[in-house]
Amino acid sequence: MASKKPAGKKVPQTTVSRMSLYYRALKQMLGNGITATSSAALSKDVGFNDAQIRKDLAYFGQFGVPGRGYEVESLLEAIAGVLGINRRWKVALVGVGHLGYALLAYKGFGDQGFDICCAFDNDPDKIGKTWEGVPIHDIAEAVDVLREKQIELGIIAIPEAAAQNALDTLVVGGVKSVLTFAPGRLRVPPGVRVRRVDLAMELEWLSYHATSVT
Amino acid sequence: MASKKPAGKKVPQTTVSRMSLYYRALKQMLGNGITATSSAALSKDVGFNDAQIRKDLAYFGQFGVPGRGYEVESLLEAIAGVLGINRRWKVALVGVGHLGYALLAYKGFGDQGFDICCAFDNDPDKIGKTWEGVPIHDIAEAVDVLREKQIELGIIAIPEAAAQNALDTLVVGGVKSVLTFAPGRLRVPPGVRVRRVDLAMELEWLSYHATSVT
DNA sequence: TATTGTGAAGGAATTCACAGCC
DNA sequence: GGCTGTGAATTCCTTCACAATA
Repeated sequence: MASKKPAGKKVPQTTVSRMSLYYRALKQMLGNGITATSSAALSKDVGFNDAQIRKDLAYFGQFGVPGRGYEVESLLEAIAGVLGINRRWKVALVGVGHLGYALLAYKGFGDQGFDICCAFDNDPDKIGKTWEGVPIHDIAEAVDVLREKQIELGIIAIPEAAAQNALDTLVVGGVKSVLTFAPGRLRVPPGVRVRRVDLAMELEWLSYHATSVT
Repeated sequence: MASKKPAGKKVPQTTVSRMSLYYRALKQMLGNGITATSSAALSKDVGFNDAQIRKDLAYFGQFGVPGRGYEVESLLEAIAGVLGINRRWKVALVGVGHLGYALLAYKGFGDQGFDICCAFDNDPDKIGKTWEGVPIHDIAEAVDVLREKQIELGIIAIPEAAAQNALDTLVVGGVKSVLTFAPGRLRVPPGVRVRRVDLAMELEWLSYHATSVT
């Protein structure tokens, strides 16, 4: 449960995302029967500088052997421990519109240890139903359900106007980490972490680069 | 069509995403009848340092008046020009699974000037149908359709295994900017830009932070 | 020989601070 | 007085380069 940081330096924002990529690359190696690797080999797979990879890993411990490299399986476990995916997480979904339903139906989350175990909506036609094995509750009952089921992570997939309410509800229910797809800024209480995915922004990034033909 | 860069310095990676946020904040101001603003006021809305905002804008021109600030409407237009959203873009969607359907159904894209005007899949049950007003073609015919309709942007919403093929097909069809939801690394031809959104990675970011209780 | 872990160097992005303009 | 635009200072991140280790 405890993280493996040896009281080291501050971990850069960017390092965590790269750790996810190392994890994938290593898992694929393991699937291919490769048992040993090196920062140079990983570098080829993920596209970052090899020193970058060594430095990222070093924030969390010493996992390699000088002259030999890394043992794939043990490094995988180490990274899983760092990312907190060597366990299962209970996730609540707020909003079962098209996007919410896509998230419900996406099997990949379960494979990674994320169990969407309840959903909330305000549409009477959906409340009480069970979709993809997940019960849909009235958003008005969310706090009780969240507390009872001890939900730890939340996903917000509703329009911007209702997103702040959804976040506040999740927080009251004990959720401290939230992924949101709603655009717009949220007031985030202290101790709570919100990660935003903004699809329109990503498209705008594309149109910017397509416009200024570099 | 031409971008408004006055042959200035290199634009930081991060600036473009922030421009999208400025755009939203300004649009909201305009909706509220606010006609003038300042970097300090914008700073309150978007949460970045005011100097940051001025510097971001300065990469693309001089839009403000010292002592007075910015005129909301003209700044909006300027940013729209920079981002390339003062026009409409034709977008192709590859993969009409749950996520693809959610993207088809999302009205927000149209509002921002992005028209998903064709979709591709390999499921015979879907090919030939029209969903949300968008015709679904056989992925095998994609190159012809892309060229004929002069599609400029692509969205990939299919599993990892088929993503590379999808990208290659889009590129042959003339698409140079692609947003992908498939995890895993893609071989990207020169001159093509790929932006990746990785939902599992975002959840892992949450679990990391929920684990190492800062 | 091969490779890690890391201090030092280099580069990129952010913030400071202020001259100049309204 | 208020605010922009921008050089300078600072902070943050990446890459280099090498001593240490197997």
